[in-house]
Amino acid sequence: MPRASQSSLLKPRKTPSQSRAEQTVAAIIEAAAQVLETDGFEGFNTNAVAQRAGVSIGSLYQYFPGKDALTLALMRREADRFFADAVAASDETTAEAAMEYLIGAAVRQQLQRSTLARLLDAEGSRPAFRREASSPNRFQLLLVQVLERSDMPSQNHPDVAAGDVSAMIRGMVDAAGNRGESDAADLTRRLRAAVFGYLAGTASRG
Amino acid sequence: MPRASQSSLLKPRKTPSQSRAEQTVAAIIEAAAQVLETDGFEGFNTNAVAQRAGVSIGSLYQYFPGKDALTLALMRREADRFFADAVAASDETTAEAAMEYLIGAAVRQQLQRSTLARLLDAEGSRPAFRREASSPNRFQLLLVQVLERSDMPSQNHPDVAAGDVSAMIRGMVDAAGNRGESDAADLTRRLRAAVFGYLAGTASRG
Amino acid sequence: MPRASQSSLLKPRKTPSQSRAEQTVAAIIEAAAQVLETDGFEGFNTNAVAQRAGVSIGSLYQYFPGKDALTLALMRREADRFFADAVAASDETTAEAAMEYLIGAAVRQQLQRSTLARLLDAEGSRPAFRREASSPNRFQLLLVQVLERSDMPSQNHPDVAAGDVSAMIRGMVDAAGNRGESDAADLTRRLRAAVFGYLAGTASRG
Amino acid sequence: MPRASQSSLLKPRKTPSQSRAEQTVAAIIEAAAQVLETDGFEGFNTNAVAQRAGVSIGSLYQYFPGKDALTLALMRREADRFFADAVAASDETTAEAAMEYLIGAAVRQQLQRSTLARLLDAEGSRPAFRREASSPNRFQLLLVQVLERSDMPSQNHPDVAAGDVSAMIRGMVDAAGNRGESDAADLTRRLRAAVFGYLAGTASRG
DNA sequence: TATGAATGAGTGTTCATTCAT
DNA sequence: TATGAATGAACACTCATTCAT
Repeated sequence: MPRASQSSLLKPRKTPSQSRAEQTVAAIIEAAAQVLETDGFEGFNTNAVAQRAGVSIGSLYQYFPGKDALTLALMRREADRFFADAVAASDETTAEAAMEYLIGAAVRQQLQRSTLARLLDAEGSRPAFRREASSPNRFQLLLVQVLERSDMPSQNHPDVAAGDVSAMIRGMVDAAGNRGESDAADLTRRLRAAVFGYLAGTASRG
Repeated sequence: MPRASQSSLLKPRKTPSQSRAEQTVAAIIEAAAQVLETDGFEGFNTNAVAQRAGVSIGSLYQYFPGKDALTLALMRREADRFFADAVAASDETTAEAAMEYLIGAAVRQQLQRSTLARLLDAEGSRPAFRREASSPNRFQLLLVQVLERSDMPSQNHPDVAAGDVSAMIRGMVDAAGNRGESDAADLTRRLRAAVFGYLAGTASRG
Repeated sequence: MPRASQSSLLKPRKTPSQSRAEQTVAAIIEAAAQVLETDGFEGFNTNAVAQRAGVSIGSLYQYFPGKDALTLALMRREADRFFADAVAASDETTAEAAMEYLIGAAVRQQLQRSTLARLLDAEGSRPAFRREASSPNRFQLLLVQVLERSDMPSQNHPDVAAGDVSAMIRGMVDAAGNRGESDAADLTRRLRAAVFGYLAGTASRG
Repeated sequence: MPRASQSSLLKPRKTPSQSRAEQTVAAIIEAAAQVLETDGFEGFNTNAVAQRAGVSIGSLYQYFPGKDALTLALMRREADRFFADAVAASDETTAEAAMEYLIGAAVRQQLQRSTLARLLDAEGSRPAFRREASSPNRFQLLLVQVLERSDMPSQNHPDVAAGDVSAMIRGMVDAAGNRGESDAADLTRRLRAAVFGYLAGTASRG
């Protein structure tokens, strides 16, 4: 089938105005999360998601123009939840505490829905989602804010540092999830070492 | 067949010419690499690989029991090449130099066949390959050796540290690749900061 | 699904080299004709065609990149058969006899596979086939040849006249088919009146 | 409701304002026409029509039992308009002038809404509409009237002749539309040649 | 052993139609 | 009577895999 333009493919097809519709959309996204966690990408198909949501396949396509749009919606929901937790870092009085809070948020997310988080991380590298994934996300913006605090060793390129720290955390946390680690405290300790070690090493001299 | 015997005449005895089967296998794996790099996962299917290899689909299945086996073989080939580079780290006299060499090897691989490397990293998280990917690989074993050198701050759990360092490097290097970074020197510098910062932070006290 | 370029969509995907493949292709096209004739456009779907051909749906797509390509192949087959009959008009000694032969060929085709012919005529107006259908086809080229004979009232624009005559014949013959007419002789008589009347009326003066 | 009564005050009593239902029906039919002309058959679906009409899909089904009924209603509306133009042929004093008027009406319709006209012609061949399309329609009845005038070469079977003339005109006019012709005068000239030539050729002897 | 034609379960997506609100 | 969310049968098409030649 002739497909619409790339960008329109990822946009929601219809903004639900009735509450029933909102429920349906939420149910579909949650079902997508569950299918992904239960059956992995192998079993992640639109019919399975619709069925798990207790909704017809037609309803799914009423709200999502395609499978990728659904995946993206799920990614955004997870990012929203993660961000909703992480944003509280701003309340910390010291930059160090703020950074530790962010690390904690990442660990928390991983331990809660580890499979989902890792699968979405992997999916994020697909070309369809690259634009979304590669642009500095809200988590990185939070990181930049923390890095620019006065009580933090100052970085010449806070955005680059934020990207590195984000990638580093994600890499370690995902690997820990893959290994089946469950000791949050220990993982957190090692992440702190990595993050603060990196920041010390890249701080601008003088 | 004249052609075969002729070429074997020109090769040193120590590396006898590959058997025809070995050549075919290698051609298929290389074709898989090319397809993956050219067309991404979207275009990575067995028929395309066979065609690119100049081999019938039937022959492909003669040498590989299934698609996953082919993917795995490609992963292993890349890991072999990476290891062949990384193993030279053992020759460095100081642990620090050895570690820097390993970092350099990771960066080199990424810059050479970045797309392929990242795609394989992503694929590595699929359940079919998890065992392969999560068990400590040869790169991590090399890391352990370096970490256990006497002139390195000693780690209580060198294997854990090796896993972390490996994950950290891969995370940062993949993210850099996704971003399209090409400045190897700068990336290397930041990786050094991350790795040595982490190691300093996790070193056993006393 | 990402579609290839418009033109490539209509080209055969694979030129059958083995005789088995040729048989398969022919069987699929014949099945398409039968399905169309039996069930009309309502029932004309790729799965039904494959089944009627005694072939798997996969085989159909091995030789035809899409449904339209299959339809086009059928159109061409019918056009080929029609042309194979019509081309004998060249052997007629007088232009009038040649023209009558062409008219006869059109009637013959209609009476043989009337439903099919009309369905294909209708389908020919779809944008996907317009280029194919609107460019002067071989039948019209034959018409031009006949119109340019010296013993025919000369036309200022033989190509336009050929288009008109072709459209006129098709319109009348299809309508007759729709009405269920079966008297070939009478239909032929009226077609002659129409064609020769038109030609007399548009002949260049002097 | 103020607005309705206001407008009805301005209209002459003889053409009372359409009831709301009639307005809705007309709006839906016009929307169908627009969708067909804009997007072709590919885009001609009930939801699109309802949306273009500014009406809910539920309402559409309140007024039309199904898609075919809607298509049929559109066909009839176009036929009505065409007939409203063509019927004036009766006023012509000579049969020849009357016939020329009918030809002119056909050309006019084609040039005004060519795409729509051709699409409906094509759709008219579907079994669902065959009864409608194949039975002698009002245009053919007009033709019969003209053919039976005393100053017209008399036909043995005026109904058959009317069918032929109608089919011939439609065939040529549709083909011209498909080719993108826009010279109404030239097309009219050729149609005259075809029609009068045919009639001369089929006139009953004596 | 190589070939490539054939297979068919599986998947994404559409759209006419229904019905609870 | 109007709405539009929901339905689900139907369909185009893919691709890993098999097997006759």
